[in-house]
Amino acid sequence: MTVTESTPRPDGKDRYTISEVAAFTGLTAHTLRWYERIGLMPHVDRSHTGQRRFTNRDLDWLELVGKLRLTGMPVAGMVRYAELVRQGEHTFGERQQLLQDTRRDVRARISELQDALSVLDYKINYYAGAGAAPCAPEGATS
Amino acid sequence: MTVTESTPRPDGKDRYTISEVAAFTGLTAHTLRWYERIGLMPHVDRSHTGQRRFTNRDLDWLELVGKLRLTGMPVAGMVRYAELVRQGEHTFGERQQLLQDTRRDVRARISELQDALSVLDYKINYYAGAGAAPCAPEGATS
DNA sequence: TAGGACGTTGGAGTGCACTCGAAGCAAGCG
DNA sequence: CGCTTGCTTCGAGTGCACTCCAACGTCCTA
Repeated sequence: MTVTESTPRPDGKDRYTISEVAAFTGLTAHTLRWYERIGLMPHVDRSHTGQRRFTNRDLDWLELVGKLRLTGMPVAGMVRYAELVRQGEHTFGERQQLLQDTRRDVRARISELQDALSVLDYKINYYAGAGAAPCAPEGATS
Repeated sequence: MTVTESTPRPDGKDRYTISEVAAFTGLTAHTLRWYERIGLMPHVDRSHTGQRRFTNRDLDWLELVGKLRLTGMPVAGMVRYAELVRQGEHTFGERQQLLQDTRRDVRARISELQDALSVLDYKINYYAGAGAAPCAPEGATS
């Protein structure tokens, strides 16, 4: 369902059908086409009959996109990044900035989660040692 | 916009209007009413004219809900937890289980984020030392 | 007692990120 | 040749978590 797992890049191959890519990435074919429509893919090659032929480069890109997606970066942000990549090397600074902003967000998110985790631990402990406390303080009982 | 900040519980007060609670929690009045509708609040008291009067207990509950929300727990899960609380002490075990499941998810999420963070760091470093690399390996240039 | 801020309800609308359906080509196989 | 499988496009639908609206009632201060 979710992506998470690696890309068992099969062999010396470099042209993949959409369903192969779907299998590798865990994304659906629909989603891959949608990514392309919204400008999140760097122009996918086509066969003589117009079918998509993804390359290892595309697979790498999708792996990165997967990571960015895991950070919670909105799709619009990833599209922005893709645009910068398309525009060439002179956007290195801007790309770096975008990634740094994302890093800041991720760091903040991690500490939020760690904070929440400690509340969770506290309550789990409470329930572990409970069952006989008649009038526990507020909040602790919830 | 987002909640994040503490609840400057003003004084010996124990009856708050919806807008006071909104100010304390960072939630909107709309959202507070919605929480009540969907069963995420433990029956809020009313004034003689039918207006909501929240107590410190409600504020505590909302603080917990805020934490659970930060974990990414879906609203349905929080509603489930609220139901268990309403049902009394015999649901302690189930509540603990639910919290433990959530903790597992949060831990997993944290390591996902840390993983993504290292990719981010890698790329940021790349851009930091770049600008002159003509043909960097795939993926590194994205 | 008048004005304005704040409260109530039910239900509809929003934004995001997919997710799916329908209709129609194209390739490969027995 | 017919069949299956897979591809194409466009556009509509889904699920989540709000978010807002309209119409109206209430509270407080001058």
